[in-house]
Amino acid sequence: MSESQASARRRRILERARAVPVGFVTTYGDLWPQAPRLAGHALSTCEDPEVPWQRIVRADGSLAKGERQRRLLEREGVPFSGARVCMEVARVPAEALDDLTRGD
DNA sequence: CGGATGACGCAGT
DNA sequence: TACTGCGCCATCC
Repeated sequence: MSESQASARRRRILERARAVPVGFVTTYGDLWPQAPRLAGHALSTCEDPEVPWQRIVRADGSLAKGERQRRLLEREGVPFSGARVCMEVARVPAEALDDLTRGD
């Protein structure tokens, strides 16, 4: 590996994150199934404004960044069910992200 | 180089 | 539903 694989994975994670449409969300696990924590770390260190970090939520729909994140999502029209995102409606599955990043 | 920590996920209780 | 333990991988001490 000429360049660290870590940054390669990181880039792919962020690329998938960018594929999530306005009004929808996806999960850390969908971004990178083998290491959800890696997805979280990638986002936490990412400063790229093109990456919609607020659209990445936990698998159960709870938010990592609390009220700040919630406000951004509601503003995009993401449906909530109590304190969590209504995943049944707003979730973009891993396969869909796969498709979006492929055709891109 | 080993352990703790994190924007996690899941099974078990 | 909430909490716990373990697996996962990169970073920081």
